[in-house]
Amino acid sequence: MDLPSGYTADSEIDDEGMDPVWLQLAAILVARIEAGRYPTGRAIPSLNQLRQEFGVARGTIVKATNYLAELGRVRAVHGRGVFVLPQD
Amino acid sequence: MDLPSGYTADSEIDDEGMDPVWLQLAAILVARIEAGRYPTGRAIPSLNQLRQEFGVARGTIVKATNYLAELGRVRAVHGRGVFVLPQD
DNA sequence: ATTCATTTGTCCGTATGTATA
DNA sequence: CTATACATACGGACAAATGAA
Repeated sequence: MDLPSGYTADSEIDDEGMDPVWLQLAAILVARIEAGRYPTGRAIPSLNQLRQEFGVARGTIVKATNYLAELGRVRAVHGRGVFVLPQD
Repeated sequence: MDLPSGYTADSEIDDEGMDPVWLQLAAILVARIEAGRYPTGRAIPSLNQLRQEFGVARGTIVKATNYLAELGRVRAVHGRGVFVLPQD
């Protein structure tokens, strides 16, 4: 599973598009990380905040952040948040 | 989202029913408030006590009390409790 | 001033049921 | 039949406010 290209920090979720919502969300979050909008070492917005902003379900956001964790871009800490990791 | 009717102060949570658990709980709590079992100005039982009595998860109770707060029936005070408000 | 228990608030992880494509 | 997505629910962990010792 590869991160789709063509998504920016300000992209909106396209429910009709080819890419699954969770993968679009992952791509947008990476764009925001690389734009410095979510700085290294800091937490990205919480599940509830992302849920409000993008209007998607909890599970969908978890799926996106789990994927980013697999890619080594973030690390989720139970009870604290999802933190942006420095790149190798 | 409307409060479902048909729940009394002594109703039990029905996991198989039509209504979500958090909404059933909200309806039961309102019934207890209106029955005077939880008097105005006093705190309802704590999250842990409600958790024990009803056997539901923390988040479910918070969801119910948040809803009652939206309805103006209670006001939660951090570190103190959830207090029954006088009705307009 | 510190410690401790209690309580609410807020996180993420996971699982289940339902609906849809 | 599988993948996606949503709502619900449980669990565990961390944080902050309060009040009492």
